Amino acid sequence: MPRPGKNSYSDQKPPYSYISLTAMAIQSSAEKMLPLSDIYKFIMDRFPYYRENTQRWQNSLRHNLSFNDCFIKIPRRPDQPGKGSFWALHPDCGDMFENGSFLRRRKRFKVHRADHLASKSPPLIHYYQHQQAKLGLSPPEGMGRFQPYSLNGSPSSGFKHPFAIENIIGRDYKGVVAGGLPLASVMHHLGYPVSGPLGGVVSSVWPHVGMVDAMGAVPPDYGAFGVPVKAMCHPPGQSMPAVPVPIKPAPLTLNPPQICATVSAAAASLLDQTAAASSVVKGSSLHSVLVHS
DNA sequence: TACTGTTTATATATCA
DNA sequence: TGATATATAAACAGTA
Repeated sequence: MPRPGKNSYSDQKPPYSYISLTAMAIQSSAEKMLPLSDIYKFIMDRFPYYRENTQRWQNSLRHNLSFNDCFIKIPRRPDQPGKGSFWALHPDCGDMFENGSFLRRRKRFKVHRADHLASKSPPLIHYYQHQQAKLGLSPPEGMGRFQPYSLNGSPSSGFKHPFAIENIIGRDYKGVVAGGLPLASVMHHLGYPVSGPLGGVVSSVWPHVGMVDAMGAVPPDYGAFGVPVKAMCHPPGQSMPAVPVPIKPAPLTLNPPQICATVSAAAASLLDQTAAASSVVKGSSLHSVLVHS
């Protein structure tokens, strides 16, 4: 793990794996899926390091998309012009980074062989269907055939994306991080300014996201991170290195059958909520809906 | 033709 | 120390 220093990672390699970066990009989108080109764009917008040697890292990123089961490919419909498919996060990949490292996962997410086909048609299907319906689009070709996500093997925990900002800061916001140490003491130990407001914590944890403002670019909607854009941005000129924070989604209170029964309705409910919430789409809202429904 | 997606291979780092 | 995760390169096929 890179040591925090005075300089940002603006010209250094961010302490995130391609998997992390890709997942961040996907999670940042309102639809929770992005075409490859937009994933590139997200990464380059936020991490200046990746504005160079594009051929190299983009090849690596494509490799990761294909190689890792945690990414699922959502085909375009014929009336959705554009190259390539959309990429989304597999709903079961939420605890990949439970050890808190964005450079190396605890274990590689692997879809059970028997569930492989089903995994390519996850409960996200309902989510995407609703999203596309909201966007005035009908489901992509073939999606209509998909069955509700199979819960065989490992119980699906629904949408528990680790890259939602509230997942990243959630435990810390409550004053707890892995190892039982308060976030403040950990960050202080690492040389970070420890401020009380949530925004300060967020901006310290996600400095790269804030670079956009500092660089004068217009950031897109980061609502999916669960916090207003402004709260995620450093003041111009201020930059801090990232501190990968342990991620562990809150345990679900539903058992798999319950999840299966409610995921579709929950997705629809979430979408209504997100529409009402306009720009702020909480990354784990669906999870919350699942827990509370 | 450039982009997208898949696959294979190799090297390195990290974990158990 | 072996297993595993990640990074990188490269070849190749399909497609807009």
